[in-house]
Amino acid sequence: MHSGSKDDLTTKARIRQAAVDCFAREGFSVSVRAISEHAGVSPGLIIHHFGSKARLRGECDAHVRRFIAGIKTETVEGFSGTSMLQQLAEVEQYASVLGYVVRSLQSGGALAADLFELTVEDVERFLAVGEEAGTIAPSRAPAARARYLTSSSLGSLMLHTTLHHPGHTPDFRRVVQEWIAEYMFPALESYTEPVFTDRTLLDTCTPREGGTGDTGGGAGAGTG
Amino acid sequence: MHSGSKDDLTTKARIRQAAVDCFAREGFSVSVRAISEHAGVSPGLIIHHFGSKARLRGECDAHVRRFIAGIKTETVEGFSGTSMLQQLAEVEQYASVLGYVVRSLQSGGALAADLFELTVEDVERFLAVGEEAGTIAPSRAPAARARYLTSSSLGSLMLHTTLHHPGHTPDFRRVVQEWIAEYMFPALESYTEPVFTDRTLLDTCTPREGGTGDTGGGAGAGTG
DNA sequence: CAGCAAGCTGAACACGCGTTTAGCGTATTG
DNA sequence: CAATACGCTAAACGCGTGTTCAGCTTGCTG
Repeated sequence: MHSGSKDDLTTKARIRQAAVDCFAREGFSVSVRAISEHAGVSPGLIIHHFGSKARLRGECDAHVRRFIAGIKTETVEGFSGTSMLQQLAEVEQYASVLGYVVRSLQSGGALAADLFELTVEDVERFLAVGEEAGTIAPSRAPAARARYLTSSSLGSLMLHTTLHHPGHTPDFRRVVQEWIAEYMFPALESYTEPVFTDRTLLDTCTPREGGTGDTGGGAGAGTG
Repeated sequence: MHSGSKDDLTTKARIRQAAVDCFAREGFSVSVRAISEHAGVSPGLIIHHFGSKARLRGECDAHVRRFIAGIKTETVEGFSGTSMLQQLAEVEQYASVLGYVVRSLQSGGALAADLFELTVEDVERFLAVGEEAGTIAPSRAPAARARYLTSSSLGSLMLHTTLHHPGHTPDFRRVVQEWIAEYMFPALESYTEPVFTDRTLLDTCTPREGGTGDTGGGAGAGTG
């Protein structure tokens, strides 16, 4: 037994890679048989190595999680979520990982929530750095702002993917490029020249804690 | 034979309504048997009336499409997408339709693209009205801005749904309430007090065109 | 009333799915 | 060399799916 993570040429690692590719391209409902065909093995071998499709998914999640954590520590700290996505999109090898992330965000689950929280933290740190440098305006609720910006950005990317690339998506680098090309300017404009000229709307919304004070589910949007 | 579309108490209409409910709550992968159980009929009857599950889905799409069009003409013109969603969320009967819309946006397809374009038009009109009234600042690319605002809003709502309510979602009104409670203030703030204090980023991005201008892969930057 | 069409059902069919199982080939090992 | 263990495959199993089919009611119609 070669115990997986040492060789990258192990059959088990090859299966995992094929699974990440297939999950990214076709979504998590892709069949075990399709993955096995992509990996050049029999369907039974996948179960033999991973126990079940769910556990295979779990190991893929962990792999992607480690992969992204590796990228983050590799590069300089203080990266925005979008920049990370761009970086992911540029390198060919990263394409499947990026696709996997988007699929994960589309389907929910533990990895999705994990990555979202991770990105929120990054964005918050990035904004704080910018604020100190003077390029980013301070906010009355920095944590909530970082959360909102992350949610709208990732959500927009998700929506763009589902709308313009239904079914299996062959090339996620192109998707991200399209997305940037379409939304970069209006986003930059909206966050540089304020959309609302009237402050009434903002002042109406009580700025005490970041929420509207509704008792609804404790989203905990306030201070992080 | 009651000839379908006249009575709303027709079995066929009841099946359609049950299908909309199930699709909204459990997603489009819900089984025909589950729908039939919810409607109090046999699975075969669904096929007998609609031919196939795909055609049932098609009729549900059309029904929701008509429903939303009805709401829009019913209310005053010039509604933002968010307001429409809010309105949808408030009335109990609309809950399943709202859920259906979100599911549709999650899965892609013709209805999703249709509704998205429809909302973009609404938002653009809404912004134009506000601009004329002086509450909304003019944009160098109004169409692109409306598109961006729509995409980020709907995308954020989608992401919130998938992250915080995986699997079947019983009450979409609450989801929207949570979403508003969490993101209303930071969104308002970000669009009233500019996030970027430096105009350099915006000026770097060439503002040449109004539509979906491809500004190409510009330099990476902040999350909006 | 007889007959026929339509609403409707319960059982069955064909298929794809994840998973199991029996067995093959091969390499390490006592 | 014989034995054991492991990587691996082909075939099959059980299940859930969308769909079909034969037949039962029911109500309109000539």
